[in-house]
Amino acid sequence: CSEHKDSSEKKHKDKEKTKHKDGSSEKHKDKHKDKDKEKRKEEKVGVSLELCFFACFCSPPRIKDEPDDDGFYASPKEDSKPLKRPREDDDADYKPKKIKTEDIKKAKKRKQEEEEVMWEEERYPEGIKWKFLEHKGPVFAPPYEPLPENVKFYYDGKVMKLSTKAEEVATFFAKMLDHEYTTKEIFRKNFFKDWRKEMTSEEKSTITNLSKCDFTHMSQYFKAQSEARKQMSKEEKQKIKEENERLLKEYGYCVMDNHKERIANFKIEPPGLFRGRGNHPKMGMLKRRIMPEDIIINCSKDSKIPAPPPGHKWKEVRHDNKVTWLVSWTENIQGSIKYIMLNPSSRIKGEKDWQKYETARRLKKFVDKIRNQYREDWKSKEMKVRQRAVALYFIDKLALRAGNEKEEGETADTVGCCSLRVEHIKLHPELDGQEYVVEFDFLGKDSIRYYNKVPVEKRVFKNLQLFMENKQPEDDLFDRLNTSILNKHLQDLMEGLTAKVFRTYNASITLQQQLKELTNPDDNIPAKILSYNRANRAVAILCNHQRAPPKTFEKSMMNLQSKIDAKKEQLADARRELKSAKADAKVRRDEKSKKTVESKKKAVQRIEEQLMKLEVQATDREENKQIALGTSKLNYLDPRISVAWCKKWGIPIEKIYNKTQREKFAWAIDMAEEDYEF
DNA sequence: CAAGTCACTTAGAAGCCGAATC
DNA sequence: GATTCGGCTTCTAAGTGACTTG
Repeated sequence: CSEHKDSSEKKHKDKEKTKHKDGSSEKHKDKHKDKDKEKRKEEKVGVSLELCFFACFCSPPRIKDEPDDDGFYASPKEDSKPLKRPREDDDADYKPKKIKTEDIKKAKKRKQEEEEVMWEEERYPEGIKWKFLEHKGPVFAPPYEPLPENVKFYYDGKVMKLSTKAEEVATFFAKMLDHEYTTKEIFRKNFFKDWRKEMTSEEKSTITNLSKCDFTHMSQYFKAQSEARKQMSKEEKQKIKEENERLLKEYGYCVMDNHKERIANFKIEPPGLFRGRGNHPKMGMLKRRIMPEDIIINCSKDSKIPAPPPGHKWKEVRHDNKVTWLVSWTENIQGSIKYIMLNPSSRIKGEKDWQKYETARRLKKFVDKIRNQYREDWKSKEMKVRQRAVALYFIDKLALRAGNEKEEGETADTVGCCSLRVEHIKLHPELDGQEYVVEFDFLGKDSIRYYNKVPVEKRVFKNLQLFMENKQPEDDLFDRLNTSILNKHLQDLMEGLTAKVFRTYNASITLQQQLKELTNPDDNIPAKILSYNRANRAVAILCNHQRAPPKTFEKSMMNLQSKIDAKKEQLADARRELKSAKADAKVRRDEKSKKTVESKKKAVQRIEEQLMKLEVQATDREENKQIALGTSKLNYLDPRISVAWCKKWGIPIEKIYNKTQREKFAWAIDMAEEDYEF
């Protein structure tokens, strides 16, 4: 543990160094040859300090000064105080003299710009993600428990006892019997093929037709089981809860450098049937059980290396501090690698998140130039350049995803911008009174449908016609383009720029602009929150974040409506009472009746407020029917915009972010002031 | 430069749980 | 006390994009 302390002291020395670097920035004055480079350097200096600031702020749960139960040591005292941010005058030397004449607004803006950062230089040298990493390894899925004797499986109407392996796979199917999946041809075919692989040779020769398999008894058994779980006594439930907490405490955390950090997914995915989204060619395939022998452990050389379960070995233990994962294994459906990584509240995720928004903010400065550029490129002599420019226009205007190529037959047929095919768009020279309308209809990520009719500029329209000439519906729309070409181009336009940055940028800028537009200073808090949700919704619509309308939607809407009706009646009653109290007071003219009037007045007001709140809620819910706000909130909206908005209007942050979200955005909550501008 | 590998972010659905309601 | 409902958490699939290899 003393080593932890050592390394953290080193860290502090590093911080000192950075400060010195900052102090020596006068040098820049003399070098005016390469302005861009110089500017980058300035920004780099800013980074390290900001990052330290960040690291100090954003890593709950913090380690206390005393070693805790787990023997984790705290970081030294100094670490627990945030480093001061660089003051403006620290680098005033190389600012042009003009600065004095600038008005305060400009100065403020400049200050914000200075806080922006270049990211190639991190707290650690080139690509190093941590210095110390210790964890307990993953938690494996519980072993299979064979069914009790009385739970039967029937084949062709006759009882059949399955071998344990075959039975396990059968239960996976039985558990999904109510799901639409099990009616799908591909699912059944894939399942049956993989199931047969697990059978003994006798089973294989008997069970030749899935339709003759009867899983209903098994299915009923599982339903009864889950029912029984619900009916458990408080004590039993408590016991399970405690066991889960123990597991979390033991395996749910790791130490990365000087912080104890929450792990996101410390449990290994249990075996089961693969559930792809949309029309997935591999749905129903058997996801095999992961064993310690499949597992690669990643941790520090000098940490306590997690022990594999008794009688087992890890596939490999490595010490790669250029990556952030703790555990990995290769999954058998797509052959891709799965990882165990840290929670979004961790330093390493938070920093990255912050970095993402800083890149998007940098795009703000370049975006006008880039837009002019692609407009020019629509006229280019080169087909490749035109396609690139039109694709970029879509990515920018419609917030489409980049659209990497995918291997045919391995995944559901979905596309993004660069992989759009001719069949995915229709061109309307005129539609509903608008000129040059492009009708998009395709399946995007997760097989979510993107449907949109967009009027575009004439040049774009003409280009699209050109791109579609002599092509079949299944041909690529942008046949000279892929994401790699596009991203290379973007990289030239701005360092760190890729297609996905446009989504982040447009989402965040839309939120900021919508908040400005929709917030009415005179509104009360619930109404302001409605405005926030509407701004959020505008972004979700832009990014096409949809959800299946909840099954209970209609019902819950009706419930809410009846609540509103009841409240309205209550209000009418209260108003009547107020009226009669007023009349009464007019006649009697005594103190007591005056007081009654006052209290009735208050009651009316209170009910009015409650009614309004309910009505707002109803509007909000109705508008949210098929739109999911969560994804944009979590992944696209610079949290500092929301924090600033809350501060500006005195809205408690809890109304916008729940506990988990506050943990994830701790850095932003600490950092952003009321006047933050994206 | 095409294909493959790897790391990491983004995504909606399912499951769970506690508060509200009957 | 039982049931319902909605929000939060968990789960893991499905993307992006950097990098490597042939």
